Amino acid sequence: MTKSANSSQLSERSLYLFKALVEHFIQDGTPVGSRTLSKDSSLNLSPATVRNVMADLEDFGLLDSPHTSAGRVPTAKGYRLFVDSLLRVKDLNSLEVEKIAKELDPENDFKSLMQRTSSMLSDITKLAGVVMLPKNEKSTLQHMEFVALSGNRVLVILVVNDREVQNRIIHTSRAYSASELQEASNYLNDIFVGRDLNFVRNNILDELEKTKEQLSRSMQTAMEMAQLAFDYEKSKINNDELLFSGETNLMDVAELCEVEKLKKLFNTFNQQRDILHLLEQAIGADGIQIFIGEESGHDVLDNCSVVTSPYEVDGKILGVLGVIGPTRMHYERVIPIVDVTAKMLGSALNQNN
Amino acid sequence: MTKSANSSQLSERSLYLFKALVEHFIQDGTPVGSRTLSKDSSLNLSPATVRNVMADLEDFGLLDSPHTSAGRVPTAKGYRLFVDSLLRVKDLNSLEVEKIAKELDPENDFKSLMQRTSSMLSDITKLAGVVMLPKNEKSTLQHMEFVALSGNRVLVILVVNDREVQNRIIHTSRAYSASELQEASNYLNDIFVGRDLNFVRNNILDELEKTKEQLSRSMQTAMEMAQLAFDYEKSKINNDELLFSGETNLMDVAELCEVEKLKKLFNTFNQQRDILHLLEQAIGADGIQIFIGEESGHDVLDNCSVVTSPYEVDGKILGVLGVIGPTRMHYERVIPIVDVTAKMLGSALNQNN
DNA sequence: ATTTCGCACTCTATACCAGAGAGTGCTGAA
DNA sequence: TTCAGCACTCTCTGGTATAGAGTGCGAAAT
Repeated sequence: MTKSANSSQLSERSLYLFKALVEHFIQDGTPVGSRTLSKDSSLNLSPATVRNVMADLEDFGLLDSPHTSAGRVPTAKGYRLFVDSLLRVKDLNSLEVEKIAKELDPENDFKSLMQRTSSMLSDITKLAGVVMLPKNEKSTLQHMEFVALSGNRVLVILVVNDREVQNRIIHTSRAYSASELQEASNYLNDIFVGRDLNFVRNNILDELEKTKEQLSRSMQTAMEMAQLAFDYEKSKINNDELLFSGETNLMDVAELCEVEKLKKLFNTFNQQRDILHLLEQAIGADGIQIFIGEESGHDVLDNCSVVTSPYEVDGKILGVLGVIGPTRMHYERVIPIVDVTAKMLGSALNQNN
Repeated sequence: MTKSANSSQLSERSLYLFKALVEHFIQDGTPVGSRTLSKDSSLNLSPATVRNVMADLEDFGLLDSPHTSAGRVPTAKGYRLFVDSLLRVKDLNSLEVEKIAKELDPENDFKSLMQRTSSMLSDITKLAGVVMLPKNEKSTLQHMEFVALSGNRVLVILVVNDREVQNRIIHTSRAYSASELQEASNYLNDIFVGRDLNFVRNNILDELEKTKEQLSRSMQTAMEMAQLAFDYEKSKINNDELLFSGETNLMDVAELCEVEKLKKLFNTFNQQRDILHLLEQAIGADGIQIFIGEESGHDVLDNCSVVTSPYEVDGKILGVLGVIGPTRMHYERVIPIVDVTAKMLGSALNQNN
């Protein structure tokens, strides 16, 4: 059907008109006709000529018309060409940069820093923001602490990766005193601090087994603690890897105004799985990556684009953040926002490192 | 306009018909006409007679008709009469009770127990669930711990109320060693464990001032720690007191199918303020409390009812949970679900106490 | 006195039609 | 190559007619 979309086969003028059309459509949301385009393209072409060009562009698969008398709209392929080759991103003005910087105050603890990043993204773009929390494959245990609670319960606190705190409650076979727990944690900290959490999980029993003969009371305690704590760890499902915000902003965009579509989209957000999958593809990308409409491979995102960027500390990519909105979004604004945010989040994380 | 709605002024028969109408409407969602009602009310009355009764009920302000030829629907006042006097709640079958019990596994840590409660409520009712986290006016400090991080940062961990863990990162003027921090926390724990968090906040400086003359090095450390930790505490805004879930379920209910309404509703959820205010009214209620439509005083909830119940441990009310749905909901099912959930959450919380 | 029947009336929802408007594709002339 | 002209297509809007549901009321029946 469509010819191979090598944009070099298109004349300068065609591309110029195409760009004007996309910009016009992004602004208005209504299909753009030849008449309109001929007027505001400053090329002084008659509508008829414009029509010829548009017909070509349609043949290339860059444009589509909803019906015979409705003007043209860009296809996903069209948007792709637009963002890849035609778009000039705007620099953010210093006011905006400052606003972003202010929100990403590194004083905040880790989780709320991430949460703020997400809501800042949605606030500033008026779209939905999303932040993927760092995958903690390489979680290094930094500190381990036990606190006795009432009943035979013990609170386990794990400090991981120099910033993250995990805590869980375990039920023990008997009550332990504070000093017993203190000893146990000292013992375990000595052995395991600085090790990977997976390593700890896998080796904790062996390690304790090895020293069995010389089992002091405190080591017995330590053994029970560790076992329970990491049993729990194993069973824990971390289904909270994405932080969304501003979902309701999407209710304003005309393309998604049907309740059914919105519902599917919101459910997709809640399940996290599909979006997570998408963002994982972006984790390897060098900087901004954009998924346009059907490209994402997820039906619910048919009229949506996802603009993402990985964020990193010390050159190491920790995760991905981005913005979800209609394909018809102001890329020239959204792209630098996502870009700057990712960089600033990285340095904010670096500051408390 | 409407006569004083003392239901005793209504005949047995009128009430019976009213009840039938409400039940029918809750089932179908379409205004109920005299013809329909005469057929399935088993009273063997002609439509004409039913019409007379309905006219009376409308005079009492219990019914309303969207327009002349559309049958009747219950008003908020009508629903109020219905739930207060006419409704027979169904007992939950043991399967459902079991399902609830299973979800409220006390093994979970506090936050995820609450989260699960909320999503269980929405799952089982197919409406939106909400759980108010306990107001921690009386937060008793149970344990305090400092962990040195890289940079001049210290992780402060507060265990509060025997179940809750708060943590924050503070920036100190110099790096502290683990043993210094250990000493500092020992010192502070000795003084403040078992005290109210507000008390700690207010007295920490005085307390340390008093012992100034005998300031050992560890106390100096303790002083800096405590000051920073509780400065932070003061500035912290806790805007995360409600846990919602299943909001998307509301997108199916016909009464709310307009995107504009949904958006307002969702935004209200996100802001938390209004809903929090509403639930706070329910905190004093003895068991189930229901807000019907306009009664809530919040426009966004015009077509919604909120069914709530406080949950308590040891006779002390900790918070409120509930369900938000259309006024046209299956109260006879939702009420016992909320009721049982509140009780079970209470006992789940009690178990790890 | 209550219930019911019959009937005129009201309001909504649906389908259908006509006309206006927007935009196209094509042809032939500049 | 560009463009004016023109017939054509499709949507959108407003108007009208009609069917259907349900009401209210007066008069008859119980």
